[in-house]
Amino acid sequence: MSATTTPAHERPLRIGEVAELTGTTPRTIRYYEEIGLLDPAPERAQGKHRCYTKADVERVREIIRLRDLLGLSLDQLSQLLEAESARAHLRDELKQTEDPAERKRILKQLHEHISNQLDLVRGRLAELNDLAAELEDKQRRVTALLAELSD
Amino acid sequence: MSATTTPAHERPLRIGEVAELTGTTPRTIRYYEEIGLLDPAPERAQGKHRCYTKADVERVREIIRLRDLLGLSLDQLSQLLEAESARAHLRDELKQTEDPAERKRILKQLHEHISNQLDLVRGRLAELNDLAAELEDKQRRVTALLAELSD
DNA sequence: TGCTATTCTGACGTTTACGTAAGAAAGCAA
DNA sequence: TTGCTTTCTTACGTAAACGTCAGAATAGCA
Repeated sequence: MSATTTPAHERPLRIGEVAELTGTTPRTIRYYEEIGLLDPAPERAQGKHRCYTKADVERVREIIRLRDLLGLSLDQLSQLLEAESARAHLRDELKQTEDPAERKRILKQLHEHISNQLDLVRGRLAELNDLAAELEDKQRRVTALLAELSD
Repeated sequence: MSATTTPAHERPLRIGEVAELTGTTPRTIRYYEEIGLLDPAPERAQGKHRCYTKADVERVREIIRLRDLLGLSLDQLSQLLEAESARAHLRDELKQTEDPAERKRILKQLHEHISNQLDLVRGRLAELNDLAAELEDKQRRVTALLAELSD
């Protein structure tokens, strides 16, 4: 977990705290690590407790958000977030280089990753909009009938 | 199934056809009937083949649509569609009565059922919109950085 | 009426996404 | 160091949503 470096100043969080902060359970977090949705917590020997940063909490929150909002399996979500992980990596890379050509290449990749997510979200959004429109239509018809009766 | 009366002129569909038309499988359709998501096909003796109408196909389509779009369990979906079923019933009732008071009562119930569904859909829509907005924001930032480099 | 394709009803199998329990180990506090 | 809480790993359990298979029955057709 935490592909980015852990800030030394913030107290490391334990799995129970992360679970509470994100409204899940330790089991779920371990499970997500198990299936590769979360990177294994770094610098941690076998049997030692996992420790997390606030950034990790955000990461978990985003996973849960996407899980609940898009109708994807955790497997599909993995693929989407692989891109996410790559994105974080790219951001790091971006900070390290001054070479314009490099920066340009990295930015373009970032752009594409985000585009992919946007496509997915917009697709869902469109479908939901259609549904809402149909319901509103029905609603209007009923309202019209009611109005007639109230004359 | 088919709470409304089956039009005599249309050839009854068999479960395999319905499955194909809706992009599912016979098993799924039987399962939905089993858990009460679909009303048991009417006028059908034990062991006889189920037969469906085009209206039933639409019903199945809507179930699948809601299943895929909203993140509900089939159980929750049942409850939502129970209202749906009631709505169909109300529509039938509506056609049968001329009494304005009765019609008004029925219309108000219809209105409420639709409102409930709309609330649900709009909730999802809002969340998805937030997500899309955030992604677009990131996208803009990346684009801005890219523009800087192209000077 | 016979043939063949579907469908029927169980019943058991499977995958996903965790829950739960057990025994050992780690972390912290006094 | 002792004691208590939390976490660790391993492993089995479970609910939802179907898949799959078996053997019998049905529906449409020649």
